[in-house]
Formats: sequence, C-alpha cells, structure tokens
Amino acid sequence: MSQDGVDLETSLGYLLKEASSVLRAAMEEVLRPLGMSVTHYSCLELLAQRPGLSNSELARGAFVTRQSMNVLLQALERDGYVSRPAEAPVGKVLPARLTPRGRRSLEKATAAVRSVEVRMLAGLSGDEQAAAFRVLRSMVHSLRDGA
Amino acid sequence: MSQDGVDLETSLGYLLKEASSVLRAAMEEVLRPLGMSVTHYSCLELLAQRPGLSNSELARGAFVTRQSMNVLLQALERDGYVSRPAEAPVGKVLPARLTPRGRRSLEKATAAVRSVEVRMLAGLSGDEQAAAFRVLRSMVHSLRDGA
DNA sequence: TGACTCATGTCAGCATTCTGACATAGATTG
DNA sequence: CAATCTATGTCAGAATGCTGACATGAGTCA
Repeated sequence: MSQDGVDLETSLGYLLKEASSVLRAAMEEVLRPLGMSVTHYSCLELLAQRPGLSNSELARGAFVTRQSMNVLLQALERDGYVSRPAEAPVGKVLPARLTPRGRRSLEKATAAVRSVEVRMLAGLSGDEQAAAFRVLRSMVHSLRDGA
Repeated sequence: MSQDGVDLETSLGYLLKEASSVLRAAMEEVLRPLGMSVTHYSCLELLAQRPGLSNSELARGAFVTRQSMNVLLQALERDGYVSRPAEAPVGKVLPARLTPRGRRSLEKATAAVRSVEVRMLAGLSGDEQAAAFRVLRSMVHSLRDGA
C-alpha cells in the first residue's frame, strides 16, 4: 500500500483537497435554499467587509478569474444586489458596493455559512486551530513565491 | 475590519480554500507541460495505487462526479493509458487498469507533483505537518456525517 | 419468489469557469 | 517626453464539471 511513491492516504496535499471539497459541498448545501452559490456568497461577503472593491480584486479574493467574476457581477448588478458607478472615478477601476437588498441577502447567507464553520470546527481546540492556521499559511506562502 | 461577523482574514475555511486554490494552480502549472490536468493525474495515481478501481470509485477518489470521471476514462481508454474489460466480470462494475503506456506517463507526472509537495512542505516540521493532518481529518469527519 | 432499495455505467443538456484577445488607463523608465 | 510595462474591464469561444435521467445488476426483506 505504501510503496516508494507518495501514498494518497498520508498525503497532506490530498487531504487538503478532500477537506476543501467537503467544505465546498457543505456550503453549497446550505446556500442552495437561498439561491446562492459559493462564489456568489464570497463576492457579497468580500464587499461587505471591504466596500468599493473592484471586479479584479473581488476575483482574486474569491479565487476565480476576473472574467468569471465579471459575469457574476453583471448578474448581481442586474438583480439589484450590487451597484457600480456608470463611469470610473479614476482609471478603469469600477468600485462595487452592496445595495440594501444585497446586504439583506447576505445576512441570511452569513448565518448559514457560519453554522457550517461551527460544525467544521467542532471538537477542535483553539491551539489546534491555530496550529492548522499557521501550517496552511506557510503552505500558501511557499507555493506562491517559491518558483 | 473585524466586526461581529466572521473575518475572512482569520477564517480557517477561507484559508483552506486559498491553500487548496494555490495548490491546484501549482499542480496545474507543472502538469501542463506534460499535457495533463489535475483530475487526469489523480485518476492515474489512484489506479497505480489501487488497480482495478471502478469508474465510480475513481470519481469519489478524485472528488468529481462519476459522469465527469466517465468522460475522462473514455478518453484515457481511447488514448491507450487505461484499459477496461469489454464486459463486467460481475455486476456492472468495470475494473480499470493502467496500461504500460499509462504507467510511463504517470511516472513523469508523479515526479513533477512530488516537487510541488516538497515545496509546499518546506519550512514545516514533522510535528506541524502531523498537527495539520489531524485537524484536516477532523474537519472532514465533522462536515461529512454531521447533519 | 417478488418487491424494494441501492449503486453502477452511460447519455444528453446545462452551467460555470477558463483561455484568448482587445482597447484603454496609469505607472515606470530611458 | 516617448516608449514600455502592467493592470483593468469586457467580449467571445472552448473546456470542464454538474444535474437530470434511464436501464440494469446486486443485495435486502417480507
């Protein structure tokens, strides 16, 4: 079972993918009744915490391309969850903001997502969470600028 | 910045998504020159470690639907990386196996992916990795059967 | 045995995301 | 000042994955 090669069962990368997959599924499950996808929710949450973010910044924050985020933003704008000025105040960057409707929609979603996080962290001590936090941050850092 | 709600900067769920995203990008980068996607590689690696896996089992192991894996498997079979019997030995389950060509193709990919894992784990002690492993496994477990 | 449930392989259609490309605005650099 | 580089918003086409659906084989149970 564990020959020379990397064994999937003990690979941190594989487990990382599994955890991310299970988390995504759990979030989709609680967001679906609200008619919201994970990327959809991420966009609203980002705008709530940092109003005025541009399309490209939102894309980076939600880990999708700016083209994908643009499609989503146009839909959110059309449905009245988000507003953007008709012309860019400076350069080409269009700062986006939540409308009251967007804020209301986000409230329910946040409660749903929070319940998932609580369930996910059940049975874990603060020390364990902090340790995992450090390790994940180290991984991200090493993979990003390490060539 | 950190009001009542969950702050993305300190959310373990968000960091998990980020780490997974960065890992996936790093893997895609080293696999692209080999003409291989991450799911493609996952399928081959699973078959190397557990020959005879069925389409549905491979799908679960690679975290995609069995429909998606079926499309991939048919392409791999057509191109001679994988072989499946024409008829099911028992039931409808078709056990898949790597061909010599598939094994050769996997060797290069494994080396590339291993280099990514090494880079990802650089600067982390064995204790830290073990701690992260435990936490991730706990998360997966809590999210899976917790309703 | 017969009805029921569950898992599998597979086809078709749809949704989401990505890659490629273009024009443009700001920053940088010689 | 002019050229170059970088980042942005956006459009179009392609790839990838998903949901829905169907028939079929195996196990369960009364």
